[in-house]
Amino acid sequence: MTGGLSAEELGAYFALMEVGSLLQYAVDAHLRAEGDLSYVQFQILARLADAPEGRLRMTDLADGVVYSRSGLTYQAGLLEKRELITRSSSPDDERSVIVSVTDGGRALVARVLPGHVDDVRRLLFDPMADGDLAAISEVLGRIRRHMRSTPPRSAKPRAKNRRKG
Amino acid sequence: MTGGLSAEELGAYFALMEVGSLLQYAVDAHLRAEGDLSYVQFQILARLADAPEGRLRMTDLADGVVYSRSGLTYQAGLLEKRELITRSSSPDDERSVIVSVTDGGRALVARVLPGHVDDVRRLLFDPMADGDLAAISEVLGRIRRHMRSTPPRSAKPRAKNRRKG
DNA sequence: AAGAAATGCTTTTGATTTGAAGCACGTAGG
DNA sequence: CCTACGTGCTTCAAATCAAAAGCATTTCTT
Repeated sequence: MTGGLSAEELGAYFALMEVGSLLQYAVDAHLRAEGDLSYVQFQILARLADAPEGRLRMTDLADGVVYSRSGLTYQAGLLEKRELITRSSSPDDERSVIVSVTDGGRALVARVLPGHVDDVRRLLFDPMADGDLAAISEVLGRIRRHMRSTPPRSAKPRAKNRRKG
Repeated sequence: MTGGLSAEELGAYFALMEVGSLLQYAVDAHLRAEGDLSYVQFQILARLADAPEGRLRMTDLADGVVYSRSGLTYQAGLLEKRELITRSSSPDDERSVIVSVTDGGRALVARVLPGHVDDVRRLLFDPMADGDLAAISEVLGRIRRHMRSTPPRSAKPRAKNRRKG
């Protein structure tokens, strides 16, 4: 069942997946409880709050937050309904939509951020020893760059269909 | 915007989340292309194939695979329809449902496993240098144990509602 | 300048997931 | 035995998400 990965590699792979998954689950639950925000919604607001003028184009906002444009449109609709963001078409390019955080959006981010940070610290960093952070950062950073630069790999011709399953 | 986490901590946090997310996305895409299996479905089959007699109770299978029982019921229905698994009630406890892999299920796992392993190796382990694996394993393992033993933390009374958002 | 192709977003459709409610079986207390 | 409660799974309703199709605008080609 290990089929080409050593026991240690397999363990590291599973640990990575589980840690990421549990962390997201825990953080998500707390964000909902504190501000009725999903993890994705928090990311959108946080990115906007961090952007130069508090605004970004939909496309630029989508990268890294969600795997489809329609998903962002959906979330933007929800956030706009709650008046946490605003949408307007760009003067430069009539196709583009500019998303801006409202004051309410900034306030909400400010309100949930401390709890979010606490969660991450408690779950992820508390169990780390001296030097762990530097080691992890270096390796994970390298892996991330590698993954980003690796092409999405065309599927082999074996495929017959691929809906969401 | 860092609010209590150093720049390096923040970077490590984001890198961890992104690496886990991209890895799952890539692996998922390949599993679909190779065997029309989602990541969750593959996990279910792989666990069953790895279990003593190729069978497990729903409840035992659910742990770690999915965050709700109903989600497992749904996936089990899909896999059963494809005759990759079988469901039958337990003789010991009439309430329990025993899930078993079929020969077809085992064959499918065997067919997609090499590609899956290749993906993980290429994306996750190729960019690692000597010693990285041991370091990562140790730290991630420790964090995982810590997360598992940390109670789900009751939400603070601040909460008003918490649908899926 | 006209048509073709590309870009940016939304709408639509379908799949997956969750929590709540429901149902069946099992266990404990009187 | 009989009721109350607990457990295991499924059904149901609602939410989220992605791919495909659609529409508008812009850019490229000739």
